[in-house]
Amino acid sequence: MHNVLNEKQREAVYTDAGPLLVFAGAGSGKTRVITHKIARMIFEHNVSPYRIMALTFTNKAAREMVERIENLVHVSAKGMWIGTFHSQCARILRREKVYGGVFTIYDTDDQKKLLKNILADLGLGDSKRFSPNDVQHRISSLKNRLITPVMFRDAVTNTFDELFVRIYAEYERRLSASQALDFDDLIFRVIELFKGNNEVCEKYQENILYLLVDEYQDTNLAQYELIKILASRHRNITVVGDDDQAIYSWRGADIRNILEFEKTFPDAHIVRLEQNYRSTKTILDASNSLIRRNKERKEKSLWTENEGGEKVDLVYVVDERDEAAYIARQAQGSDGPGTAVFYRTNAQSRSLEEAFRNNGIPYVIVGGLRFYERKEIKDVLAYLRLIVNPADDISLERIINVPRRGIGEKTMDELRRYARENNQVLFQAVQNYGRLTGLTQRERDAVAGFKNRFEDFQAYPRDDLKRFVSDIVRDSGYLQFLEQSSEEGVAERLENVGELITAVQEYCDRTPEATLEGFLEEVSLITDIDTLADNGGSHVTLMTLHSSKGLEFDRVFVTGVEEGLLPLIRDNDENDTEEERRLMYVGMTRARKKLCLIHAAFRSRYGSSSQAVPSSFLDEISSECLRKIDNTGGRFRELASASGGSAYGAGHKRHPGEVIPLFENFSQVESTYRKGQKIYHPIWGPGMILSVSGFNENMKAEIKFQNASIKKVMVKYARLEFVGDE
DNA sequence: CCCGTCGGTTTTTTT
DNA sequence: AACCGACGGG
Repeated sequence: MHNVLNEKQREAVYTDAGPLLVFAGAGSGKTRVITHKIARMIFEHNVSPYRIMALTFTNKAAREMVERIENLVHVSAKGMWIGTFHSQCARILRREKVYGGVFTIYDTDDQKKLLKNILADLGLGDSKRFSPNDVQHRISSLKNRLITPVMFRDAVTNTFDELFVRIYAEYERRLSASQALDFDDLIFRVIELFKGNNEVCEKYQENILYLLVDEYQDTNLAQYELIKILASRHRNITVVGDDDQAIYSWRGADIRNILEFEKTFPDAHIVRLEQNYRSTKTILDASNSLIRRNKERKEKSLWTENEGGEKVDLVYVVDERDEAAYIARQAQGSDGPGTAVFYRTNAQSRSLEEAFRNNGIPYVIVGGLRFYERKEIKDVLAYLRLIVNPADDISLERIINVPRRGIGEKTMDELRRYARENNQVLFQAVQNYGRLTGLTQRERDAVAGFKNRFEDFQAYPRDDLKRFVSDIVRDSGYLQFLEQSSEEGVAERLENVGELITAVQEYCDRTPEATLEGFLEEVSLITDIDTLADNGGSHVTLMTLHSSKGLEFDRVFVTGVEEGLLPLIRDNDENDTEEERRLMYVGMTRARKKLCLIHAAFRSRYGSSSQAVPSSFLDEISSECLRKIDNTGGRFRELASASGGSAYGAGHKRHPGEVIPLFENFSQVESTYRKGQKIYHPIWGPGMILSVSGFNENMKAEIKFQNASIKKVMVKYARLEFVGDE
């Protein structure tokens, strides 16, 4: 790493006043710019740390920023408003006593549970047209665009939307009855607060002398509005981002926020950081050649003074097992630290984990089932959440009968009925158990038992939080319930609960005024990537391409570089190839010294295997950067890639974007695939079709092979050969 | 009310 | 292949 700021970095750091947009290419030292800028404000301009706000997307990025600032100025960064959009907004809402300063933050899982209840109550429980998933997604994207149910109602044109708006409105009503906010609310509510209360709004506007925003390309409309409001008084706003690394449009991020920053702030100064300090010249050239294909981007090109380095390996493997074995072999040969493996979907991690475990290679996996989303953790947290906020119906429903207390669905229905009719929350209904007329004595006793037990919990002293939590885990019977569970993985679950209690202790140790509320808030806004140690340990790190943004490793493997997987193609909504290309670009530019791209001849998805086509992205990378390695032993002729010829030179030229029909005539195909047909599969050898399902390109065949294994394959990809009867 | 089994669905990405 | 919810017997 260089020790002095380069000319462009200086320009960004020394632009003291007014709006500033920094295009910061991958590895160009953007965190360096932000931290130096903040340090300079404090030192050169004597700005109080309290008047600086820096917003990030992950806690990890925020923490890194704090550490680096403290290293620069040797002054505690405490008191600075540095944190994620969500955590800073939660902080504002608590300060301003929204819901009296006591509210619960619902995660996606909680949202879906709530929506499921609502759908059931509206008689849409098993409607095909409304699934909790879809509805959650729609609501989230409306909130991202600051659209309330009332606003949306005006735009309704059909009965489907009419019904949807009823669900949305009811969702809002119940959230508020439970004193709960979802992730999107945290930002939305701050904006509402500011718009509805001039005094409060001006207080923050006046206070924030400098506003800095990291990863600006990932902001959505709500975040953009928030930034605009916060910066409007002093107009000292610095946004740092890279349109080439925008990979969250599906979550409402709007790339126009960065592309059109100059429209919002016409006097904006613009600085481009294009010198890359991270990667070898070869890796950078390869990445540049790929991203250049995108149309919707600001023209720029990264350069470096680093050495050329090794070529980028393009490895052809048989299938995911072979892929994992190849990586395991490579990882073994090197000295561990600084190796990462990326994949497009979490499901791909399974085969990798297996290979690493079998080869005794230590690995750390980021993402997937996150710690705080594990069932046992959510159960314990639900107890704590309900203690803090008894109005939290979702948490009550979660634990009232865990462990079993004889409170089943029938009893719950009665509780819900009573609560609804009396306009109360579920916990109040529990407290009024004597008036639950629809219950037997035995059922009423069960409810009373829970009430008494729980009211005890509420009265436990909270001066020692760790003690408090472990007492509740024990006295609720949850610990015993776990221990006696017949399910697999009991040990791991107990361990997780233990880890949670440790987390409470750690929270207390580093927080001056530790409260249960504070712990819960921190926990609900944390993600796995936040807890990732700075890849110092001698392990391989596994994660999705999305999670990799902002990180760097000496050696990077990008797996599954195949058409349909990267770029990922799903069958329903529109696919965004440019965003997929950016995702690939993000992955590639994480590598410092060595980059390895892998694609397989066969890939299983949803449990069945099919033939894979090399990603069209591979054709777009300058071939002089690549070294091709065939790890299949030449057993498989490679399929032509989707956009033009094979990466290995085989196959015929096709036009970009042209879809390759693997079979020109499907009706002919269908007629030949039938039960009893003997076939030959290039991998698994001879076999016989047991059954056929689906049509045309969706047709699947279940095949029994000679080695007695039964597999389901997509006919379109499987390249089966017919074996005639003798 | 509890527990086991079956069938359908799932996997894109996350604050 | 794995997870979830619906269903039915104990």
